Amino acid sequence: MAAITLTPRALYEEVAELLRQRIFARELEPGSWIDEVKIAEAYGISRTPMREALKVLAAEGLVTMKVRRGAYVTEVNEKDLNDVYHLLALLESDAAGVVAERATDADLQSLADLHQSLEQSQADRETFFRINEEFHQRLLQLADNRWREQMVADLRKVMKLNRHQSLLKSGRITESLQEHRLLLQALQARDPSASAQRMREHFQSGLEAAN
Amino acid sequence: MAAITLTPRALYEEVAELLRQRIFARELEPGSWIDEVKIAEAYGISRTPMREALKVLAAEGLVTMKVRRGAYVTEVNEKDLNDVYHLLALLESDAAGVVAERATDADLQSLADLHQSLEQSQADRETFFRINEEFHQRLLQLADNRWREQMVADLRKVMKLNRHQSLLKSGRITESLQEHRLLLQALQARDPSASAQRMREHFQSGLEAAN
DNA sequence: ATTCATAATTATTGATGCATAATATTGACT
DNA sequence: AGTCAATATTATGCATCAATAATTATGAAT
Repeated sequence: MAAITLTPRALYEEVAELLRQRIFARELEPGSWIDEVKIAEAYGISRTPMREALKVLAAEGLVTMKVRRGAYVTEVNEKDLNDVYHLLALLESDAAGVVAERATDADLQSLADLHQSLEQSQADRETFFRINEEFHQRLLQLADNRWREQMVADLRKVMKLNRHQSLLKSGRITESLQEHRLLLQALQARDPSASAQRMREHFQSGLEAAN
Repeated sequence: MAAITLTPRALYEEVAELLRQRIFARELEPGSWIDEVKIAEAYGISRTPMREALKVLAAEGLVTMKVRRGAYVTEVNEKDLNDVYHLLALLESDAAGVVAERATDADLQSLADLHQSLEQSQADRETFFRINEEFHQRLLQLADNRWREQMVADLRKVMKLNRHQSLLKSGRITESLQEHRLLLQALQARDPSASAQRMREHFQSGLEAAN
């Protein structure tokens, strides 16, 4: 019985996702040109969905398109990373403030639950990273602004272009947990400006740890 | 002698811009499906650049793509507009703070010059709107964060999807000028938090005027 | 020998054709 | 008469083909 290949996403979306993975894995390096024909052939597809995928990635900022030259993986320098990080801090801090204002008790509880999982996952770095992402993601969802969610998602992708993008260095797990605890307290106290401030501090220490 | 049609932008970029104009002019109404073939034929082009243009607009949030159904002009409800406006206020306020910190005297002077033009253009609403846009644009440029500039540009496009998007209602010109004056003073005083605060207030009164 | 110009090659951009999925229409059955 | 099913139509998505621009290589002239 053959597996039915239902088409949840269009092919160009699939290709875009594959390319994203390869870019994040540094298989396609920043600055290197993307050979439409070569990759399309490798995937066994035509160049049309390939080109449409590149347009999508260009919109996300992962690749840059030059007229009559094609697409290359976007190069981000130190300043770009700082700029992007600055915006992430700004957007997520504001999100924290909004959540402190508007979240229901159940919403805050779901964040507390995620934090609890985080506390218990210290041993396994991989798990820690994953749940940490989930925590931030959940907070954004609670802030309930789809445009912000989209922007943060795009900015995070750009951050991943860099080799040293780990928002959390190995030794930072303990401090990070403490910062999350403080943030959670501020949220539960329904203190918007304190919540935003805690999130700003969280990002600030993340930046310092990266240097 | 025939005019040389040099190709500064690719065709799909041209088409994207044309579609943008038609969307902003409400010639293509929110919620209405975009007929690839019809529009491509009307422009005398093939469907390929048309489809690529739609991908670009989708990334900007102007159109929404449904698999196997095509693209329709994004519908923005009241909440969407509030959400987008909130983010614009956040990003531009932060930009004002950054400018207060880092701009050179010459930079601030260029803003002051623009403000001066603004003061003198009260009579002509069209001119006022244009220079006002320029002022905000200039401030963003001075904040020197290309990712923010991109995001603000996209958000502004979404705002333009709505009929009542005028950030400045007719009667608001006087108040708006006063708010700009206060902002400029805070910038010249090199006071980041005050500058950000003035910009927040500027957006806040813009929102109130819209209701 | 070096530089400029011309030609050839290569890759992107745009057009067209085909397959498929979704919707609409028509007909039959309850 | 209304509802459901089957068929036809239409539009999207993908593949292939042609044209064009840019780059590189080769050759000639200074």
